[in-house]
Formats: sequence, C-alpha cells, structure tokens
Amino acid sequence: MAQQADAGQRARLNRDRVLHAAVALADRVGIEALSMRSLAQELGVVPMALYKHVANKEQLLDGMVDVIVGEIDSPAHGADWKSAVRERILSARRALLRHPWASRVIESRSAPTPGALDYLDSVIGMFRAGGLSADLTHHVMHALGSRVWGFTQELFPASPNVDPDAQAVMFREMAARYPYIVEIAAARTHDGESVVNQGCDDQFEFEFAIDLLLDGFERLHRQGWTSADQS
Amino acid sequence: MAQQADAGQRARLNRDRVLHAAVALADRVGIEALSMRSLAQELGVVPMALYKHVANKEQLLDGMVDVIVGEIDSPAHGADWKSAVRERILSARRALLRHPWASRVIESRSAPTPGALDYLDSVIGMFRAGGLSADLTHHVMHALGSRVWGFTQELFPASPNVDPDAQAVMFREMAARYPYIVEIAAARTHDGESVVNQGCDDQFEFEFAIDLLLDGFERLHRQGWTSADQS
DNA sequence: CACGAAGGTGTACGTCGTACACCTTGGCCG
DNA sequence: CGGCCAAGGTGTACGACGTACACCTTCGTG
Repeated sequence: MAQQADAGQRARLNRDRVLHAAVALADRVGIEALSMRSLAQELGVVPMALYKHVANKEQLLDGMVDVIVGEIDSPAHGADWKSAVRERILSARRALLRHPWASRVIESRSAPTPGALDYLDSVIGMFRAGGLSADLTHHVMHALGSRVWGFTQELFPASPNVDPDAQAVMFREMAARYPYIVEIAAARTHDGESVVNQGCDDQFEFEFAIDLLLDGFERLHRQGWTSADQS
Repeated sequence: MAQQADAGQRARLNRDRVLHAAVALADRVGIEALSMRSLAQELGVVPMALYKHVANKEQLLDGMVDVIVGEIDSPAHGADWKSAVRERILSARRALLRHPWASRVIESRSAPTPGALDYLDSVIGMFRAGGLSADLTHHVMHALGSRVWGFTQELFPASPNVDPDAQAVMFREMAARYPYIVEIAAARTHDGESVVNQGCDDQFEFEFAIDLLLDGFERLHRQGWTSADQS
C-alpha cells in the first residue's frame, strides 16, 4: 500500500532500504506483525530476497535498533555533566517514544549492537568528563539500567480502552483485593476518570526517577565514594 | 527422561502438575526450548492434552510466573520499612535467580498476573505502613521499576565463555573503539582475568542501586516531598 | 560484447500454536 | 450393579513462521 506495486520497475534493494522499511512497517503494524514475509511483501519482493541484505531476522532487528539509536542527539557541550546527561537521556527517550516497539527489541537483543555500544560509550564519557571516577561510573551505569535508553520497565502495561461501566465493576473488585494498588493509582488521578491503569504521567515518572538517581550519583561523587569503602 | 514412560498407568494431569512441570522443564532446557509439544512429551502426553488445563501458551506462562512469585518470602515484620522492603526485594531476587528465564517472562506478560498483583500490593503496603504518602509511594514504585522483582535490565547480556586469546584480540579492538566502556569494565576487574563483559558482581550492582533508591526515597519522605511541589 | 557477481525467485522443510472432532475413562446416581 | 456423562486424553490437520538450497536475471566492468 506504500511502495511496491508498479511491478517490473522497482528501485534496487539495499540494506538501508530494508532497515528503514522495517522500521516504518513496525511503526505502522506493530512489531509482532513484522515478519520476513510481511516485510518482503511491503517491499514488493519475495521473502528470500531479504536474505541478500540481512543474514537473518535477528540481524534485521539489530539493524532496526541501530536506526533508532542513530536518532539520538549527540551530547550537548558546555553544560555541567548532570544536565548534559539528563538532556541526552531525555533525547534517547524521545527517540524511543517515536517507536514504541523499540524498547522491547533493545531488551531482546542477545548482544549489544554497534550503535548501542557507541551510545553507551559516549554516555559513559559524559560522566567521566564530569569528573566521576571510572569506579563510580561503572556502578552508575548499572543503576541507570534501561533508563539510559529512556525507558522504564512498565509494571502495568497500560491496558487499552474498555467501556466505563466494566471499568467501574473492575474497580470495585480491585479495591477489595488490591487496596494499596488502587490507592496509589488514585493518588495520581485528579479528575474523576478511569482510576485503573490510567492517569499516569509517564514523563513525570521518568523524570522523577532519573533526577533521584542523578542527585544520588552527584552526592556520592561529591563525597568521594569508592566501592572499596563498601565492606 | 524424568517422568512419563511406564505407559498406560500415569498419574492424572491437572493445572498444577502442568505448571510445575513447565517450570522444571524451563529450568532444565531454557525458556526458548519450552514448547507445548516439548512440555507434553515431558509429561508423556499428547500436545493437545495440555489445553484441557491451560487455555493457551500465554496462560501457561502466566501460571509459571505465579509459581515463581509464590516462592517470594512474605514481608518480615518488626523492622523499619526501609530494611523490610530491602529484604523482601532481595528475596524476590533470590527467587528469580533460581529461574533465570523468569525475569524475561515477567517482562513479556501483557497484563500482570494475579500473583504479581498480590506481591505488588503487598510491597506498596510496606511503604504505606512506613508512613510514606500514597502520592510518594506511587512515584517510588515507578522509580523502582523492574527492581521490585529483584532484577535489573542488563545492558551487557554476559557473553558466555570464549577462548582467552580471541578475547585478548577483541579487547584490543574494543579499547580502540569504545575506550570508556573498556575503562569502566576494567575498573571492576581486580584480578587480571577477562576484561570484557566479566568480573561484574551482579549482586553488588543490584544492592548499590537499590540502596541509592531507598536512601533517596527516605530523604524525600523526611522532607515531606509532594508531587504538587514540582511545578 | 561477454562474463561474473550481486540481486531476486521458487520450492520445500521443519517447527510452532492450536482448532475441531473424536475416543476413554472413572465417579456418581438410580 | 449398571449405565451415563463430564472431564481428561487423542489424532489429524491447518496456517503461520524462519530459512536452506538451487536456480534465474540483471547490470557494471574489462
């Protein structure tokens, strides 16, 4: 429906076209509907043609990750390390939010892609440039975890729209069985709408966590923290 | 090779036996080798027989999650909230470490299982009992993310054993291209062995992060933090 | 103009989850 | 005691999927 068609005369494929078509297709139909077959069809080509450009599906996914990672801004310079890192990570977050499937794919890689390594190396470099020791930076990166990529592991995968009265019933049942969950869910729902699984401001939560961590890192840095001190 | 065999006379199946056999099989052969077919064979039964006990594979995985979640200790009482939460989460961690596939399966669920909700509700209850506001607790749970389950998103999936000289070559290449990564990897490698992707003490990293977060939570709690304060 | 490599095709295999119709038990009630 | 019926187990089959392998087609270069 996008390209293909006009059989017979079609631009030659290459790795880049394949990768970008895959990203676009995943954006449109979701990652679970992206198969070698559907991608081939999208490109007006037979499935096996793709294997001339990517070794297999895993490598296709690797390549797609690197396309997205390439969208992350380079580090700003001239700012203090804390806000520079913060900005960079929020940029990563913006890139990943444009492609909702990307975080799951990144997590599923069995080895980091070259683009991912570039990005990680440069983030580490930002901490080092800020004066943090290699030792502290190591632990800092671990503590950041998937947050360097701009996403948080979601505990509640945001159930899609259900009709309001079913939700009301569910709410009553939930409140009986999971009083605390319902309470803290309600804590963030100002207007009356949809108490369960909604009304969560993801961006706020992300910045809350990242600032808590960055402040913690800064505190440790200032007091000259070393892993050797910890028994 | 474990049960089955002695055809003809075989204990009746039920949901629980299916679930526990699935957990044991995943422990033994890995989650990616767990199929409805392999599980059926393990139980000495035809694949379709399983569908009398679980609706489909997703529900099988849900059930497996709840088996593991059931292994998490109940909250200790009598301790302050911080160390009580800490202990509980480390118990979750121990349970998940016994079943290395479990974290990936938990992440892949599209809706939380009942057992997961029970656990989350009770962890939230621990913060509330410690006096944290529902508001703060909400954000705290988000900041914890998958860490409530006792795992951190691994950035480097721990490449398995490769021979030492290949590693030495790789090291030289890595050092040129990713100087900072190699530097912080080395920061934690005291003895000379395997600089790349090894020598990381997961348990240390986990506790570093969890304590950083818990300390941050405590600080906010003491100073009466409220999300309303944040612009 | 020929030729060889790079790009594209067609067919086929093994694996997966599972729908659907069927048979076999075993516990309960008359 | 006999018969019944639901719960448990079977067999066959289908439509995805990733991809191996042998083949044909196109095009840039000598």
